[in-house]
Amino acid sequence: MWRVIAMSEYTEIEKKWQNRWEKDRVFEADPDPTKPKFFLTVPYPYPNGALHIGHGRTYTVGDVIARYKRMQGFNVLYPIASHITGTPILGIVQRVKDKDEIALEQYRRDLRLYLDTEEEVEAQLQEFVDPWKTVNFFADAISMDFKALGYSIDWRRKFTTGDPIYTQFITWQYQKLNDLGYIQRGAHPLLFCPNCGNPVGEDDLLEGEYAKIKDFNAMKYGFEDGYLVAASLRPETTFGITNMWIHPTATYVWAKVNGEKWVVAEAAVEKLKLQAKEVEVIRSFPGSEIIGKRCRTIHHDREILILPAEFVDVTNATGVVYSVPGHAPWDYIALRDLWDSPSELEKYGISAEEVRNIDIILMIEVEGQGDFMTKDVVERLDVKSQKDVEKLEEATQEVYKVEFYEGTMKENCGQFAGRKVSDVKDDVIAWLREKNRADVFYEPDQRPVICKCGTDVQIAVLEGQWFLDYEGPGWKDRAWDALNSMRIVPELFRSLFESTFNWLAQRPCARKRGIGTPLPFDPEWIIEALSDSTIYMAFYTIAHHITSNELDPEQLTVEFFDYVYLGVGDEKKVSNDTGIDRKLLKTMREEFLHWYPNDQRHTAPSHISNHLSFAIFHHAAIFPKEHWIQCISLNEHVNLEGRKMSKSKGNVIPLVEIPQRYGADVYRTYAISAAEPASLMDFRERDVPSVRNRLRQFVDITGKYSSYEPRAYKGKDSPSPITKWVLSKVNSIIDFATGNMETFKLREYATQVTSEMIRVINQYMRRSEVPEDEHNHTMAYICEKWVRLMAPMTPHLSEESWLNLGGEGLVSFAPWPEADTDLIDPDIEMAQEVVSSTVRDIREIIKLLKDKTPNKAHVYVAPEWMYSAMHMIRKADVPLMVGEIMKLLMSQDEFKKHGKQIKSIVDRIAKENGLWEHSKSAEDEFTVLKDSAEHMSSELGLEVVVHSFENPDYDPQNKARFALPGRVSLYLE
RNA sequence: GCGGAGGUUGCCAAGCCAGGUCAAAGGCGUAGGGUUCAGAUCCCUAUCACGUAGGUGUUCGCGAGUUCGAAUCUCGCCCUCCGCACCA
Repeated sequence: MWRVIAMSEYTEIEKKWQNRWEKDRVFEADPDPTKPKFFLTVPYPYPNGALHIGHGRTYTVGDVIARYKRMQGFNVLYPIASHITGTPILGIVQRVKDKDEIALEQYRRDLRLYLDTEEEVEAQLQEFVDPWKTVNFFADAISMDFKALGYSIDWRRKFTTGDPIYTQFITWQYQKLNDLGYIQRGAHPLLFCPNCGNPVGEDDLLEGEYAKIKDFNAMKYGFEDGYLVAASLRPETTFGITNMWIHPTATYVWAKVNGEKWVVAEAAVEKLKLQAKEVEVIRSFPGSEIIGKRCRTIHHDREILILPAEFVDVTNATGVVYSVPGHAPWDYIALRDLWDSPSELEKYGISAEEVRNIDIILMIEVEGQGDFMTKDVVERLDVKSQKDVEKLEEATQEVYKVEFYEGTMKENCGQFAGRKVSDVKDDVIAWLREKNRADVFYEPDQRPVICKCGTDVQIAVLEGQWFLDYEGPGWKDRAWDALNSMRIVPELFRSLFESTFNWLAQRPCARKRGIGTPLPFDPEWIIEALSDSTIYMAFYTIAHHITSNELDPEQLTVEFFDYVYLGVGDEKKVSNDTGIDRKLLKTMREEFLHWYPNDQRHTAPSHISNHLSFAIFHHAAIFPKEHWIQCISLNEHVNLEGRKMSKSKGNVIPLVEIPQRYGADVYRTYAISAAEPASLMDFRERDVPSVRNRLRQFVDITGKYSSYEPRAYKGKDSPSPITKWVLSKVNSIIDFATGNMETFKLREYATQVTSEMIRVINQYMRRSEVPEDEHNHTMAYICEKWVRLMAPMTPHLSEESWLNLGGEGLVSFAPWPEADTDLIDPDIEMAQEVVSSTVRDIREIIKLLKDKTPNKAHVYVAPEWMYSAMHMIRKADVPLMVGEIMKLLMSQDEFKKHGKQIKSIVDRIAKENGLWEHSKSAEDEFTVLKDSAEHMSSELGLEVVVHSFENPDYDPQNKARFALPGRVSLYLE
């Protein structure tokens, strides 16, 4: 006898199977020549705190794939490790040492999830002054979480990126990259705190945490015996220059910059120094001193006036602005202000006449805009003066957007005339550089940016920075080759890879602090966290051999990895040189060859622009083509109750709580069924019970029929129509669910095997006309398939049900069900559709009849010739227009005699805008309805009589003539 | 700014690529009925509006267009979300 399993028992079932899997080491995957292999990876977690349900989504999807592939007969390797490179772990250590109360409280919250008493929490917290104890604690915690969620991981292969053996591996990798010439050294700009003397990352900032670096063009205009250096984001507008702007009361300097004499704002001096310029201040002076003097344009070396402007911000870039009144609202307004109040000019010894004579130069034209767009916009927005900051910003944005994207350089732009502004910008910069008239000046793209120490953050150019040159010889081509031959699911993410590949250039790969591997050729630098995690999937293939044989890190030489990963070198010599047993070496080489390539890498799309692209590049650089990653699959992040999860806001559900709060299988089902991988999932606690209910029904139903022999009634068993129907449906579901798995439509898979399956089963179970034996054996047949369909998603409950059903071995390794196509019959499925639509129609009429309650429903099936007519239209593929269809049908004698009714069918088709589904023949439709009459009667609570059109023995209101294929006519009395 | 995704009936969310069978799947919520000692679960039914015969009307961000026909294709506009390099 079956029984309802109480919720508390779920936890026990889950524990029981987890223990069994672990005890029997069933997911420890070793090379097996009898099976095809499948090597699946997900990124290793970062153990600096407890993981939450969001992380769980990715690992769960990975596990579902792993389990599905296993049932498909693959030898599946699904490993995991811990990533500890970089600064976050050290950050914890530092904050614990500093007794930072806010941070401590957050760590306590995480610790309480795993420890029972406050004493234990405090004791553990004190241990966190040691980075390794921190790492080990959370790495173990995460392992326990993963086990409690039923992940089918091979734990023997775990490691951390701080392990000496891993460090040896990364050393080898960077040696290889260096040999290839892909590592370079040079200057690179980054956010920098002058007070701390360090580069600053997001975590180090008090304000402006999303600031990026913006490059201004420092443009050198000839002035006296040096240059007046103006900063601009639109260097192409230098052809429209009319004058120069200087702030009259701010302090400027003459300074020697890399050997040249420059005039810039005093405030720019320190920035230039930070940006790796040699700066020596010659003298300071107030801006007013040079106002009224002249400097020279770059493109035609003509003299232009230096004028005063209050809007100049000397704290931004060089503090010198060149004026393009034709295309810059600020400049236009400033010039207009001077025209309007020439008295301002006198104190600088400039005549009003001189300023009035400045001709505004228009050098960009935009089709569909007036000649002087800047003026139009300024007037439309009604900008009154330089003080109208907001309106001027708006005008600047608008003019820039239109001119940059739609504008063309006019004939006064020298060699750039006639080209589109958006195309020409880079060329103008190159031209200026070549003439030694432009340099870069970096600024943050927003202000303020404040370091945690309270200092204003600047941009520094650090010399001697190491980077990976993704534009190195041949590298990108190989990477494109890899991407183009790789499967990306969902495919829509491919374009993100493509744009990343396009902009990927030089990327710093080492920094001076944090945990990690020292650069082999410059050990002061530590390889940073994203750069040491690109080909580590290869490390899984041998990690367990290294640890179980207790190899010394010293033994893992470049020669060793060359042999194991690249097959380079002689086994005997490598063995002699490293002291590693020959047989072991061979085993490792073979195991690598067995598992590689990585068949599928699964993670979140936010990794595309960095980690995943790097992984593709580094594989392309180091490994031969047959060892490149085969497929990347992605799933989006998780929101909680409509909001982004954030530890500081406190709205997170930790992974560790899932098994107790919901149950592992419930969570797994939720994570698969709430959203397709490509879309953001919203975890709403309110929806959890409905998932749990579906699983309970799964357990109840499979439990109820576990003692019957599965059997598919067919042919000479003469099953009832509804049994044929349910067998067809169930096999369709198998087909569909398998297809969904293959195409990574996991939500659709989940819907099929839970909701759709339950609905079908419920419909079947309500049919009392099925003989008991037939019903029980059919249900057993369904359950036996169903348990396996569910197994990747609900492994624990499926193991339990599988055991009850008497299945062979573990369901985790049972063969994935295949659809019995002989049992799939669309006509039978369609026929049942007609039955339910008939029931729906009768219900609707009953509702409309209101007070008059009918007790008998007469159902009339359409005549056979109508079915032939419908088939004919379908086959003919004529345009669905009244005339065309009429012509087609009336050409047949068979239909001519029904002219009037043909017209009404055709009208109907026109009105419906197409054909509709119906049974194959009148005979079929009649039989099915007749067989279901009893069922319909009990559903509707009235007697149902089915008549065929050919022989309607009772039709008082002459309704039969309205019947159409698939749409019976009704008469209720 | 650059690149990408998206706006669907109370909420969540399919459909859109391959236009017609779409008043538009499924879930949640709500209402009615059944099961139940009761409650929960579970099952059935309904859930845009109107309608005493299966019908009609108005919907898929807004506005145009293509088409016999548009949630689906094209163009423009508005809005939301995500990534953007030293951050793991």
